[in-house]
Amino acid sequence: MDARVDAVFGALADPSRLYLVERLAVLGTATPTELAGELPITRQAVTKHLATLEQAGLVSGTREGRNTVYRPDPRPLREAARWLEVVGAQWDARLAALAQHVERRRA
Amino acid sequence: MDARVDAVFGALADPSRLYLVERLAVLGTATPTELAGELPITRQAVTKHLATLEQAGLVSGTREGRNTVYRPDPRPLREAARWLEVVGAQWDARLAALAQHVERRRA
DNA sequence: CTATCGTGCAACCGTCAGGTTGCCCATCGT
DNA sequence: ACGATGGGCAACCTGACGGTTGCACGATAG
Repeated sequence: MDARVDAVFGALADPSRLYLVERLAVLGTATPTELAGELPITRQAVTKHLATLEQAGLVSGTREGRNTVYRPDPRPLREAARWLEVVGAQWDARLAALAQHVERRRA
Repeated sequence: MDARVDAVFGALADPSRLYLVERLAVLGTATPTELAGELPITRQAVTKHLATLEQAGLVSGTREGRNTVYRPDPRPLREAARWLEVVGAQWDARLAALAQHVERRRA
């Protein structure tokens, strides 16, 4: 699987970042100062979080005039979701196999 | 959304833990020392990681004789996957709406 | 032109998480 | 009964992370 997956999970591990992600899902587009206004933290902190999200490929920021506009990229999210599905399926299968094994030993 | 979702992401944020998760998908069941043998870290470190995973509900350990056997629980994984799908869909929709908006302004 | 607003950058601080070592307890094989 | 093996617990170290403050810079409004 892609090495980026754990980066995505890491990016999503922080509640502030999780909020930014959900907020961008609603706004579609936002600037650091905008987002900072909705959080109990500094604009700089928000900027750092956005940088982290950008490094994970979840978001991309472009300078427009004197603002920096951030917009989301859903693709890494999908990748991570698929990873989760795959591992979850493996777990299910493995547990089923174990149960059957126990059954066989009981017979 | 469940408050546990970010706990799951947090648990999955570490590469060692990610390895443990993938490994449990294959083995179905394992003990700390077994797993520690496959990683460049101490058994204690593995134990800590397993505790973290257990607290996130991803894994459950039970003492059997002098071993502690850990087995996976796929349910929180599924929850997290669903969260990702939902947010991803929101992002898609929002981006589409923005594109349409730009189109409308161009007309 | 100047004041202001939105950013970026760098230094700094406190805390927590990953990891180690050392010790002690319980269990199993012999 | 006894030694080896698997685990838990606690203390400790270190680095990274979330957050802040201060400053400097480009773009914009008046």
